[in-house]
Amino acid sequence: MRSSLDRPQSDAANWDERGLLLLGVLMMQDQHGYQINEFIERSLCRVTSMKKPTAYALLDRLADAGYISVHREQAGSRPQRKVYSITSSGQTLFYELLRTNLADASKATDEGDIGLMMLNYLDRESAIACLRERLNRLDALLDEAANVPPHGGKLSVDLALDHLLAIRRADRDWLASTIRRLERDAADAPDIE
Amino acid sequence: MRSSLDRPQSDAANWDERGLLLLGVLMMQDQHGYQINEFIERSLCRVTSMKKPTAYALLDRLADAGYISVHREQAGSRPQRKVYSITSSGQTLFYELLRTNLADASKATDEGDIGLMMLNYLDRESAIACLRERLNRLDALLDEAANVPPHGGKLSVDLALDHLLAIRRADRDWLASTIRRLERDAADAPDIE
DNA sequence: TGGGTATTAGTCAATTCTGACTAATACGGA
DNA sequence: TCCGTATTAGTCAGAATTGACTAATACCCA
Repeated sequence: MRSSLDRPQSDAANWDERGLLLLGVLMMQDQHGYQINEFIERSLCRVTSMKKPTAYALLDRLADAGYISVHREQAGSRPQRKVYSITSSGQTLFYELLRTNLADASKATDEGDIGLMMLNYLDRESAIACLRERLNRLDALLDEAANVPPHGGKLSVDLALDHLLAIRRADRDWLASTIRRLERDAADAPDIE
Repeated sequence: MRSSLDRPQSDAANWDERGLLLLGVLMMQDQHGYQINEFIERSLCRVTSMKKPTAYALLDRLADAGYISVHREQAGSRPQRKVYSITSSGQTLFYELLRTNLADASKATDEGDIGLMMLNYLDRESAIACLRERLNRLDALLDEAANVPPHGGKLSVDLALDHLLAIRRADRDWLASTIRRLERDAADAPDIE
Protein backbone atom coordinates (compact mmCIF):
# COMPACT_ATOMS: atom_id res chain seq x y z
CA MET A 1 0.00 0.00 0.00
CA ARG A 2 2.08 2.86 -1.27
CA SER A 3 0.35 6.14 -1.52
CA SER A 4 1.69 6.82 -4.99
CA LEU A 5 0.42 4.05 -7.15
CA ASP A 6 3.31 1.70 -7.76
CA ARG A 7 4.88 3.64 -10.54
CA PRO A 8 8.60 4.13 -10.40
CA GLN A 9 9.11 7.62 -11.67
CA SER A 10 7.23 10.57 -12.93
CA ASP A 11 4.44 12.92 -12.19
CA ALA A 12 3.12 11.44 -8.97
CA ALA A 13 0.77 14.28 -8.17
CA ASN A 14 -1.39 13.73 -11.19
CA TRP A 15 -1.67 10.02 -10.65
CA ASP A 16 -2.60 10.44 -7.08
CA GLU A 17 -5.24 12.92 -8.03
CA ARG A 18 -6.66 10.81 -10.78
CA GLY A 19 -6.44 7.66 -8.77
CA LEU A 20 -8.29 9.46 -6.02
CA LEU A 21 -10.91 10.49 -8.50
CA LEU A 22 -11.53 6.98 -9.77
CA LEU A 23 -11.51 5.45 -6.34
CA GLY A 24 -13.92 8.13 -5.19
CA VAL A 25 -16.26 7.42 -8.05
CA LEU A 26 -16.19 3.76 -7.10
CA MET A 27 -16.80 4.65 -3.47
CA MET A 28 -20.22 5.87 -4.53
CA GLN A 29 -21.11 2.56 -6.11
CA ASP A 30 -19.78 -0.22 -8.31
CA GLN A 31 -19.66 0.91 -11.89
CA HIS A 32 -18.63 -0.30 -15.30
CA GLY A 33 -16.14 1.53 -17.44
CA TYR A 34 -18.58 3.19 -19.76
CA GLN A 35 -20.55 4.49 -16.82
CA ILE A 36 -17.46 5.86 -15.14
CA ASN A 37 -16.31 7.64 -18.23
CA GLU A 38 -19.74 9.03 -18.94
CA PHE A 39 -19.98 10.35 -15.42
CA ILE A 40 -16.61 11.99 -15.60
CA GLU A 41 -17.33 13.52 -18.96
CA ARG A 42 -20.79 14.77 -18.11
CA SER A 43 -20.67 15.64 -14.44
CA LEU A 44 -17.05 16.21 -13.59
CA CYS A 45 -15.81 17.99 -16.67
CA ARG A 46 -15.43 21.16 -14.67
CA VAL A 47 -13.25 19.46 -12.11
CA THR A 48 -11.06 17.20 -14.16
CA SER A 49 -10.05 16.72 -17.76
CA MET A 50 -9.05 13.10 -17.56
CA LYS A 51 -9.86 11.28 -20.77
CA LYS A 52 -11.16 7.81 -21.45
CA PRO A 53 -7.93 6.02 -22.36
CA THR A 54 -6.30 7.41 -19.27
CA ALA A 55 -9.15 6.20 -17.12
CA TYR A 56 -9.01 2.72 -18.60
CA ALA A 57 -5.28 2.54 -18.11
CA LEU A 58 -5.58 3.64 -14.52
CA LEU A 59 -8.42 1.23 -13.84
CA ASP A 60 -6.22 -1.58 -15.13
CA ARG A 61 -3.42 -0.58 -12.86
CA LEU A 62 -5.59 -0.19 -9.85
CA ALA A 63 -7.01 -3.62 -10.56
CA ASP A 64 -3.56 -5.16 -10.99
CA ALA A 65 -2.53 -3.69 -7.69
CA GLY A 66 -5.64 -5.07 -5.99
CA TYR A 67 -7.22 -1.76 -5.13
CA ILE A 68 -10.26 -2.56 -7.21
CA SER A 69 -11.77 -5.79 -8.45
CA VAL A 70 -13.44 -6.49 -11.75
CA HIS A 71 -16.17 -8.83 -12.82
CA ARG A 72 -17.96 -9.15 -16.12
CA GLU A 73 -21.67 -9.05 -16.46
CA GLN A 74 -24.26 -9.17 -19.20
CA ALA A 75 -27.22 -6.80 -19.34
CA GLY A 76 -29.68 -8.18 -21.86
CA SER A 77 -28.02 -8.44 -25.21
CA ARG A 78 -26.06 -5.26 -24.66
CA PRO A 79 -22.31 -5.47 -24.96
CA GLN A 80 -20.74 -7.16 -22.00
CA ARG A 81 -19.86 -4.89 -19.12
CA LYS A 82 -16.85 -4.85 -16.91
CA VAL A 83 -17.95 -3.81 -13.49
CA TYR A 84 -15.36 -2.37 -11.13
CA SER A 85 -15.67 -2.42 -7.36
CA ILE A 86 -13.37 -0.92 -4.81
CA THR A 87 -11.72 -3.42 -2.49
CA SER A 88 -10.97 -2.88 1.14
CA SER A 89 -7.33 -2.13 0.40
CA GLY A 90 -8.66 0.29 -2.19
CA GLN A 91 -10.73 2.01 0.45
CA THR A 92 -7.72 2.33 2.67
CA LEU A 93 -5.79 3.86 -0.21
CA PHE A 94 -8.70 6.14 -0.97
CA TYR A 95 -8.75 7.61 2.51
CA GLU A 96 -5.00 7.98 2.48
CA LEU A 97 -5.00 9.81 -0.83
CA LEU A 98 -7.95 11.91 0.23
CA ARG A 99 -6.34 13.11 3.41
CA THR A 100 -3.11 13.87 1.66
CA ASN A 101 -4.85 15.70 -1.12
CA LEU A 102 -6.98 17.75 1.21
CA ALA A 103 -4.03 18.75 3.30
CA ASP A 104 -1.97 19.78 0.31
CA ALA A 105 -1.72 23.53 0.03
CA SER A 106 -0.04 23.90 -3.31
CA LYS A 107 -3.08 23.64 -5.51
CA ALA A 108 -5.18 26.60 -6.38
CA THR A 109 -6.07 25.20 -9.75
CA ASP A 110 -8.95 23.94 -11.83
CA GLU A 111 -7.75 20.40 -11.45
CA GLY A 112 -6.74 20.56 -7.84
CA ASP A 113 -10.12 20.14 -6.27
CA ILE A 114 -10.65 16.43 -6.58
CA GLY A 115 -10.15 16.05 -2.86
CA LEU A 116 -12.60 18.77 -1.94
CA MET A 117 -15.18 17.02 -4.00
CA MET A 118 -14.77 13.94 -1.84
CA LEU A 119 -14.90 15.79 1.43
CA ASN A 120 -18.13 14.07 2.48
CA TYR A 121 -16.37 10.77 2.77
CA LEU A 122 -14.52 11.94 5.83
CA ASP A 123 -16.24 12.55 9.12
CA ARG A 124 -16.41 16.21 9.91
CA GLU A 125 -13.60 16.23 12.41
CA SER A 126 -11.12 14.58 10.10
CA ALA A 127 -12.16 16.81 7.27
CA ILE A 128 -11.64 19.87 9.40
CA ALA A 129 -8.29 18.58 10.60
CA CYS A 130 -7.07 18.06 7.05
CA LEU A 131 -8.22 21.45 5.94
CA ARG A 132 -6.60 23.05 8.97
CA GLU A 133 -3.33 21.48 8.05
CA ARG A 134 -3.74 22.80 4.56
CA LEU A 135 -4.46 26.21 5.96
CA ASN A 136 -1.28 26.11 8.01
CA ARG A 137 0.77 25.14 5.03
CA LEU A 138 -0.82 27.80 2.96
CA ASP A 139 0.00 30.39 5.59
CA ALA A 140 3.57 29.17 5.59
CA LEU A 141 3.72 29.50 1.83
CA LEU A 142 2.34 33.00 2.06
CA ASP A 143 4.83 34.01 4.72
CA GLU A 144 7.61 32.69 2.62
CA ALA A 145 6.33 34.47 -0.46
CA ALA A 146 6.12 37.73 1.45
CA ASN A 147 9.80 37.42 2.23
CA VAL A 148 11.02 36.81 -1.27
CA PRO A 149 13.10 39.85 -2.13
CA PRO A 150 11.95 41.81 -5.16
CA HIS A 151 13.45 40.42 -8.26
CA GLY A 152 13.93 43.35 -10.57
CA GLY A 153 15.39 42.88 -14.00
CA LYS A 154 13.89 43.03 -17.42
CA LEU A 155 11.26 40.39 -16.79
CA SER A 156 8.50 41.40 -14.45
CA VAL A 157 8.78 38.33 -12.33
CA ASP A 158 7.51 40.38 -9.45
CA LEU A 159 4.22 40.99 -11.19
CA ALA A 160 3.73 37.28 -11.75
CA LEU A 161 4.55 36.58 -8.14
CA ASP A 162 2.16 39.27 -7.02
CA HIS A 163 -0.56 37.58 -9.04
CA LEU A 164 0.22 34.22 -7.53
CA LEU A 165 0.23 35.79 -4.10
CA ALA A 166 -3.17 37.38 -4.62
CA ILE A 167 -4.60 34.05 -5.64
CA ARG A 168 -3.03 32.22 -2.75
CA ARG A 169 -4.46 34.77 -0.37
CA ALA A 170 -7.91 34.28 -1.79
CA ASP A 171 -7.40 30.58 -1.47
CA ARG A 172 -6.52 31.00 2.16
CA ASP A 173 -9.54 33.18 2.85
CA TRP A 174 -11.85 30.73 1.17
CA LEU A 175 -10.31 27.89 3.09
CA ALA A 176 -10.60 29.69 6.41
CA SER A 177 -14.22 30.52 5.86
CA THR A 178 -15.00 27.03 4.70
CA ILE A 179 -13.46 25.63 7.84
CA ARG A 180 -15.52 28.02 9.93
CA ARG A 181 -18.64 26.94 8.12
CA LEU A 182 -17.88 23.29 8.71
CA GLU A 183 -17.35 23.97 12.37
CA ARG A 184 -20.59 25.83 12.61
CA ASP A 185 -22.40 22.98 10.90
CA ALA A 186 -20.81 20.58 13.33
CA ALA A 187 -22.04 22.65 16.24
CA ASP A 188 -25.54 22.88 14.81
CA ALA A 189 -25.92 19.21 14.11
CA PRO A 190 -23.54 17.37 16.37
CA ASP A 191 -22.95 13.69 15.92
CA ILE A 192 -24.70 13.35 12.63
CA GLU A 193 -22.63 11.53 10.04
CA MET B 1 4.29 31.05 -38.69
CA ARG B 2 1.73 29.09 -36.81
CA SER B 3 1.07 30.14 -33.29
CA SER B 4 1.28 26.63 -31.96
CA LEU B 5 4.68 25.38 -32.79
CA ASP B 6 4.35 22.97 -35.67
CA ARG B 7 3.26 19.99 -33.71
CA PRO B 8 0.35 18.03 -35.01
CA GLN B 9 -1.47 16.94 -31.90
CA SER B 10 -1.26 17.30 -28.20
CA ASP B 11 -1.02 19.71 -25.38
CA ALA B 12 -0.71 22.99 -27.22
CA ALA B 13 -1.14 25.19 -24.17
CA ASN B 14 1.98 23.97 -22.49
CA TRP B 15 4.10 24.29 -25.58
CA ASP B 16 2.92 27.75 -26.24
CA GLU B 17 3.66 28.73 -22.71
CA ARG B 18 7.08 27.20 -22.68
CA GLY B 19 7.89 28.44 -26.11
CA LEU B 20 6.88 31.87 -24.96
CA LEU B 21 9.15 31.50 -21.98
CA LEU B 22 12.20 30.57 -24.03
CA LEU B 23 11.56 33.21 -26.64
CA GLY B 24 11.12 35.75 -23.87
CA VAL B 25 14.39 34.77 -22.28
CA LEU B 26 16.07 35.22 -25.64
CA MET B 27 14.36 38.57 -26.09
CA MET B 28 16.42 39.80 -23.18
CA GLN B 29 19.66 38.83 -24.83
CA ASP B 30 21.36 36.07 -26.79
CA GLN B 31 22.21 33.20 -24.52
CA HIS B 32 23.72 29.77 -24.60
CA GLY B 33 21.89 26.72 -23.36
CA TYR B 34 23.60 26.41 -20.04
CA GLN B 35 22.88 30.03 -19.27
CA ILE B 36 19.25 29.68 -20.21
CA ASN B 37 18.77 26.64 -18.04
CA GLU B 38 20.61 28.19 -15.12
CA PHE B 39 18.44 31.26 -15.35
CA ILE B 40 15.26 29.26 -15.43
CA GLU B 41 16.32 27.09 -12.56
CA ARG B 42 17.56 29.91 -10.37
CA SER B 43 15.35 32.85 -11.18
CA LEU B 44 12.18 31.46 -12.63
CA CYS B 45 11.66 28.38 -10.54
CA ARG B 46 8.65 30.00 -8.93
CA VAL B 47 7.02 30.66 -12.26
CA THR B 48 7.79 27.54 -14.24
CA SER B 49 8.97 24.04 -13.64
CA MET B 50 10.33 23.34 -17.09
CA LYS B 51 13.36 21.09 -16.96
CA LYS B 52 16.59 21.06 -18.88
CA PRO B 53 15.87 18.30 -21.39
CA THR B 54 12.59 19.93 -22.21
CA ALA B 55 14.27 23.23 -22.80
CA TYR B 56 16.90 21.69 -25.07
CA ALA B 57 14.24 19.88 -27.06
CA LEU B 58 12.20 23.03 -27.46
CA LEU B 59 15.24 25.06 -28.44
CA ASP B 60 15.98 22.51 -31.15
CA ARG B 61 12.49 22.78 -32.48
CA LEU B 62 12.41 26.50 -32.40
CA ALA B 63 15.70 26.49 -34.26
CA ASP B 64 14.45 24.00 -36.85
CA ALA B 65 11.43 26.17 -37.41
CA GLY B 66 13.60 29.24 -37.83
CA TYR B 67 12.35 31.13 -34.82
CA ILE B 68 15.80 31.18 -33.29
CA SER B 69 19.27 30.82 -34.75
CA VAL B 70 22.26 29.09 -33.25
CA HIS B 71 25.97 29.68 -33.52
CA ARG B 72 28.81 28.05 -31.68
CA GLU B 73 31.43 29.97 -29.86
CA GLN B 74 34.45 29.29 -27.73
CA ALA B 75 35.15 31.10 -24.48
CA GLY B 76 38.75 30.43 -23.53
CA SER B 77 39.28 26.73 -23.11
CA ARG B 78 35.82 26.27 -21.65
CA PRO B 79 33.52 23.79 -23.34
CA GLN B 80 32.14 25.12 -26.55
CA ARG B 81 28.94 27.08 -26.25
CA LYS B 82 25.88 27.09 -28.43
CA VAL B 83 24.52 30.57 -28.45
CA TYR B 84 20.88 31.04 -29.35
CA SER B 85 19.46 34.26 -30.75
CA ILE B 86 15.89 35.05 -31.55
CA THR B 87 15.24 35.76 -35.22
CA SER B 88 12.79 38.29 -36.56
CA SER B 89 10.22 35.60 -37.27
CA GLY B 90 10.83 34.48 -33.70
CA GLN B 91 10.07 37.96 -32.47
CA THR B 92 6.85 37.98 -34.40
CA LEU B 93 5.92 34.66 -32.88
CA PHE B 94 6.89 35.93 -29.46
CA TYR B 95 4.53 38.86 -29.63
CA GLU B 96 1.78 36.67 -30.97
CA LEU B 97 2.16 34.15 -28.19
CA LEU B 98 2.45 36.88 -25.62
CA ARG B 99 -0.76 38.60 -26.62
CA THR B 100 -2.61 35.32 -26.73
CA ASN B 101 -1.27 34.25 -23.39
CA LEU B 102 -2.05 37.54 -21.72
CA ALA B 103 -5.58 37.55 -23.04
CA ASP B 104 -6.26 34.01 -21.93
CA ALA B 105 -8.51 33.92 -18.92
CA SER B 106 -8.40 30.28 -18.03
CA LYS B 107 -5.23 30.29 -16.02
CA ALA B 108 -5.18 31.05 -12.36
CA THR B 109 -2.27 28.77 -11.74
CA ASP B 110 1.31 28.69 -10.65
CA GLU B 111 2.46 28.02 -14.17
CA GLY B 112 0.11 30.34 -15.96
CA ASP B 113 1.94 33.55 -15.43
CA ILE B 114 4.61 33.33 -18.07
CA GLY B 115 2.87 35.99 -20.06
CA LEU B 116 2.53 38.38 -17.17
CA MET B 117 6.21 38.11 -16.63
CA MET B 118 6.80 39.39 -20.15
CA LEU B 119 4.36 42.23 -19.90
CA ASN B 120 7.11 44.83 -20.27
CA TYR B 121 7.73 43.80 -23.82
CA LEU B 122 4.44 45.27 -24.93
CA ASP B 123 3.80 48.95 -24.97
CA ARG B 124 1.41 49.96 -22.27
CA GLU B 125 -1.61 50.32 -24.48
CA SER B 126 -1.31 46.88 -25.99
CA ALA B 127 -0.67 45.39 -22.61
CA ILE B 128 -3.75 47.03 -21.22
CA ALA B 129 -5.80 45.92 -24.21
CA CYS B 130 -4.76 42.30 -23.75
CA LEU B 131 -5.49 42.36 -20.07
CA ARG B 132 -8.86 43.96 -20.71
CA GLU B 133 -9.74 41.16 -23.04
CA ARG B 134 -8.69 38.71 -20.41
CA LEU B 135 -10.83 40.50 -17.91
CA ASN B 136 -13.83 40.28 -20.20
CA ARG B 137 -13.34 36.59 -20.70
CA LEU B 138 -12.91 36.08 -17.03
CA ASP B 139 -16.16 37.91 -16.36
CA ALA B 140 -17.86 35.70 -18.93
CA LEU B 141 -16.49 32.62 -17.21
CA LEU B 142 -17.73 33.91 -13.88
CA ASP B 143 -21.18 34.65 -15.23
CA GLU B 144 -21.36 31.22 -16.68
CA ALA B 145 -20.18 29.65 -13.45
CA ALA B 146 -22.80 31.58 -11.51
CA ASN B 147 -25.47 30.00 -13.68
CA VAL B 148 -24.38 26.43 -13.30
CA PRO B 149 -27.21 24.75 -11.43
CA PRO B 150 -26.27 23.16 -8.12
CA HIS B 151 -25.09 19.68 -8.66
CA GLY B 152 -26.15 17.78 -5.61
CA GLY B 153 -25.37 14.10 -5.22
CA LYS B 154 -22.94 12.26 -3.10
CA LEU B 155 -19.88 14.10 -4.31
CA SER B 156 -19.62 17.68 -3.22
CA VAL B 157 -18.93 18.98 -6.67
CA ASP B 158 -20.54 22.23 -5.60
CA LEU B 159 -17.90 22.78 -2.96
CA ALA B 160 -15.15 22.33 -5.52
CA LEU B 161 -16.85 24.71 -7.90
CA ASP B 162 -17.31 27.22 -5.12
CA HIS B 163 -13.59 27.05 -4.46
CA LEU B 164 -12.79 27.56 -8.12
CA LEU B 165 -15.23 30.43 -8.23
CA ALA B 166 -13.63 32.13 -5.24
CA ILE B 167 -10.26 31.89 -6.89
CA ARG B 168 -11.51 33.16 -10.20
CA ARG B 169 -13.10 36.12 -8.47
CA ALA B 170 -9.83 36.94 -6.79
CA ASP B 171 -8.15 36.62 -10.13
CA ARG B 172 -10.59 39.06 -11.62
CA ASP B 173 -10.12 41.54 -8.81
CA TRP B 174 -6.38 41.38 -9.11
CA LEU B 175 -6.60 41.80 -12.83
CA ALA B 176 -8.93 44.77 -12.58
CA SER B 177 -6.71 46.52 -10.09
CA THR B 178 -3.62 45.76 -12.10
CA ILE B 179 -5.23 47.30 -15.15
CA ARG B 180 -6.15 50.37 -13.15
CA ARG B 181 -2.61 50.65 -11.94
CA LEU B 182 -1.22 50.41 -15.43
CA GLU B 183 -3.62 53.09 -16.58
CA ARG B 184 -2.60 55.34 -13.73
CA ASP B 185 1.07 54.80 -14.57
CA ALA B 186 0.32 55.62 -18.16
CA ALA B 187 -1.33 58.86 -17.10
CA ASP B 188 1.53 59.78 -14.79
CA ALA B 189 4.27 59.15 -17.29
CA PRO B 190 2.79 59.38 -20.72
CA ASP B 191 4.81 58.37 -23.71
CA ILE B 192 7.63 56.77 -21.86
CA GLU B 193 8.43 53.32 -23.17
C1' DT C 1 -35.09 -0.30 -45.05
C1' DG C 2 -31.55 2.70 -44.02
C1' DG C 3 -29.00 5.77 -41.32
C1' DG C 4 -27.86 7.86 -37.15
C1' DT C 5 -27.07 7.73 -32.28
C1' DA C 6 -26.38 5.14 -27.89
C1' DT C 7 -24.13 1.43 -25.39
C1' DT C 8 -20.14 -1.00 -24.22
C1' DA C 9 -15.16 -1.91 -24.56
C1' DG C 10 -11.22 -1.02 -25.78
C1' DT C 11 -6.42 -0.05 -28.64
C1' DC C 12 -2.54 2.33 -30.81
C1' DA C 13 0.60 5.52 -32.20
C1' DA C 14 2.06 10.03 -31.41
C1' DT C 15 3.53 13.28 -28.25
C1' DT C 16 5.40 15.37 -24.20
C1' DC C 17 8.08 15.54 -20.11
C1' DT C 18 11.65 14.30 -17.12
C1' DG C 19 15.04 11.65 -14.01
C1' DA C 20 19.23 10.01 -14.42
C1' DC C 21 23.00 9.64 -16.83
C1' DT C 22 27.53 10.67 -19.76
C1' DA C 23 31.56 13.63 -21.18
C1' DA C 24 35.14 16.72 -20.93
C1' DT C 25 37.55 20.74 -19.04
C1' DA C 26 38.73 24.03 -15.30
C1' DC C 27 39.42 25.75 -10.86
C1' DG C 28 39.82 26.10 -5.92
C1' DG C 29 40.88 24.25 -1.54
C1' DA C 30 42.83 20.52 1.61
C1' DT D 1 48.04 16.00 -5.59
C1' DC D 2 43.34 14.91 -5.31
C1' DC D 3 38.56 15.79 -4.91
C1' DG D 4 34.64 18.30 -5.43
C1' DT D 5 32.18 21.71 -7.77
C1' DA D 6 31.33 24.63 -11.89
C1' DT D 7 30.89 25.01 -16.82
C1' DT D 8 29.07 23.43 -20.96
C1' DA D 9 26.32 20.15 -23.75
C1' DG D 10 23.70 16.87 -24.31
C1' DT D 11 21.15 11.81 -24.51
C1' DC D 12 18.03 8.11 -23.53
C1' DA D 13 14.68 5.29 -21.86
C1' DG D 14 10.58 5.32 -19.23
C1' DA D 15 6.12 7.22 -18.10
C1' DA D 16 1.79 9.69 -18.85
C1' DT D 17 -1.75 11.50 -21.71
C1' DT D 18 -4.75 11.58 -25.45
C1' DG D 19 -6.82 11.97 -30.38
C1' DA D 20 -8.53 9.03 -33.37
C1' DC D 21 -9.74 4.79 -34.33
C1' DT D 22 -12.17 -0.17 -34.34
C1' DA D 23 -16.04 -3.44 -33.13
C1' DA D 24 -20.41 -5.06 -32.29
C1' DT D 25 -25.18 -4.58 -30.86
C1' DA D 26 -29.54 -2.01 -30.25
C1' DC D 27 -32.87 1.32 -30.81
C1' DC D 28 -35.33 5.07 -33.09
C1' DC D 29 -36.94 7.95 -36.76
C1' DA D 30 -37.96 8.82 -41.57
